[in-house]
Amino acid sequence: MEGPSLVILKEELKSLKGKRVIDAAGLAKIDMDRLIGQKVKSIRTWGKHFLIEFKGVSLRIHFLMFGSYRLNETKEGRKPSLRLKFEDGSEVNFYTCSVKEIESALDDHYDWSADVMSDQWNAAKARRKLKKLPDLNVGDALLSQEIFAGVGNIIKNEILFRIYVHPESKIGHLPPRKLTELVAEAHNYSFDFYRWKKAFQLKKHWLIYTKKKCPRCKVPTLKKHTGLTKRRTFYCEQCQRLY
DNA sequence: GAAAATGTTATCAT
DNA sequence: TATGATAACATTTT
Repeated sequence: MEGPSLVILKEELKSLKGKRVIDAAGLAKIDMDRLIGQKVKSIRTWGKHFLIEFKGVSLRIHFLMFGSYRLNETKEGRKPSLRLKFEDGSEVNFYTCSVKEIESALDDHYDWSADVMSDQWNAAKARRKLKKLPDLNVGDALLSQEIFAGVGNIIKNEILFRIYVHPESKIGHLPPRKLTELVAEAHNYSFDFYRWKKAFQLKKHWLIYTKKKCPRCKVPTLKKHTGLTKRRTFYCEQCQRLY
């Protein structure tokens, strides 16, 4: 699940704010007891981290590839990683998630300016971080959560097509204007993703991801597992220039 | 029904 | 010890 999907989730679960936990359970190896009696102070996100803030502790929920959740219902025959029940009778279940406790204040723990979906997103800062990593592939750079928190593999593919850059280009080889474009699109496309996903029209708007043909020049696309993490990358050799 | 995938972290090898 | 590669995890879609 990528950053924009987490923001949608945050909106869906914002009703939990202010509610008091009466039961906490699940497969996650965290101290459930300390949550009981606690009120939800806030529901936040940082990149792909879904955050439930309590007094003195916050829960960091990561959905990885297969995570899911249910509000006021359960998934038949499955044990949640985390289940929270509230005093008004509502409950939320998170499945196949990584759940961790964060002891420190969230504002100390997270740099919100690195989150592409945050209103504190700082493009200039991202650009400065990239400048220090000239040997990095652009694809790997986009997947770096320290620089572009929230960007995932789909977003990576779409951004690179939008700016016509080959996924294996080196950051240091990009002309300054392209680097600026890269940073700008990380933010812009993430918001397009958010709007389309909310309208259930996300796939319809994919230009290159999973596509057989380039929508621009009609040449067959290439599919290759690229970069440090060997994630699948669709691209057009004609339109996306290797720098 | 096998294979692959919107991802990260732990562990192993060098 | 530090770095890099590989495995582990687990569910839905193709």
